[in-house]
Amino acid sequence: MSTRNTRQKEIIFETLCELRTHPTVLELYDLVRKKDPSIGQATVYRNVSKFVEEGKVRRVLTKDGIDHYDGDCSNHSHFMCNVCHRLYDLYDVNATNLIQEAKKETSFDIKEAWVLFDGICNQCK
Amino acid sequence: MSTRNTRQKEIIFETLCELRTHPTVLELYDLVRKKDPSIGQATVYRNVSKFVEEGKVRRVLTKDGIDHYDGDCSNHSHFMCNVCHRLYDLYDVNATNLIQEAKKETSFDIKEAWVLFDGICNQCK
DNA sequence: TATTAATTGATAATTATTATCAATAAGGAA
DNA sequence: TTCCTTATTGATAATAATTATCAATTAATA
Repeated sequence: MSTRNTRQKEIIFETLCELRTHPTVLELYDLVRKKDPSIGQATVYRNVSKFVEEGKVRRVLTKDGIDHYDGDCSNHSHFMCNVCHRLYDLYDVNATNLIQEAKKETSFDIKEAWVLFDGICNQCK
Repeated sequence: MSTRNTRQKEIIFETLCELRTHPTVLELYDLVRKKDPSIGQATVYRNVSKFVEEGKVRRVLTKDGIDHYDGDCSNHSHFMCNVCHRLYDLYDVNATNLIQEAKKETSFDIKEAWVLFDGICNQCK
């Protein structure tokens, strides 16, 4: 008996996957609370990290130093607007070629590439 | 009289530029102290951020959520080992092509691309 | 149904970073 | 050189994201 299914896990995962906004844990916590106010924020932190370990969820690195999460694990990149700080998906930009380049240059075991674009989005310019 | 040259700025910048290790602010602070124990850590934080704004220093995003800094602003990428957490330079991998791709896909004003590879380095495998 | 240990919720602890503010000192003017 | 203005500094408090702790709860199995 290594892992158990709980109501909390289900709600947290479902809530994240419904979104296209790549929330932080605290933003996700606010949404989760609306469905079930008894869920604590430590539980959201714990489970989101667990989902990332399990490969069910992607962690998105941003310049603001706060982790954001993406329920869509497909191979795509992200753009963060420097004005509104919204995160956008760039589905047709992936880092596969870049990883090949990096593997050519080093003999490290390269696992993955983290890519973030920044600038100004259409709504803000 | 907008900006002033201080002994502190000089020591902090010089110390960072001597390194190839991409330290965090606190790691840099430890080295700076050895040269001048009177320098406070808030001063290191302040100046390193100022250097980034001025384009004299690069901020390196990593998965550990702590900012690292690189005195070398040339167009290159970084690799972080998941075991020893050391950062390495990948001089021949740059994101110029990736930015072109991203510009083709969106009409955002894309300023730059942040790229980090991870995996296991030679010393750790 | 009883049992066991994974999970939870509340909260304290940790830690990177920023804000505050009085004291200091850079650098232009007299 | 000396004076003045104000950018900068050092010390410290405040902030905020994340992790650790621990007793209470509860999923899943026997």
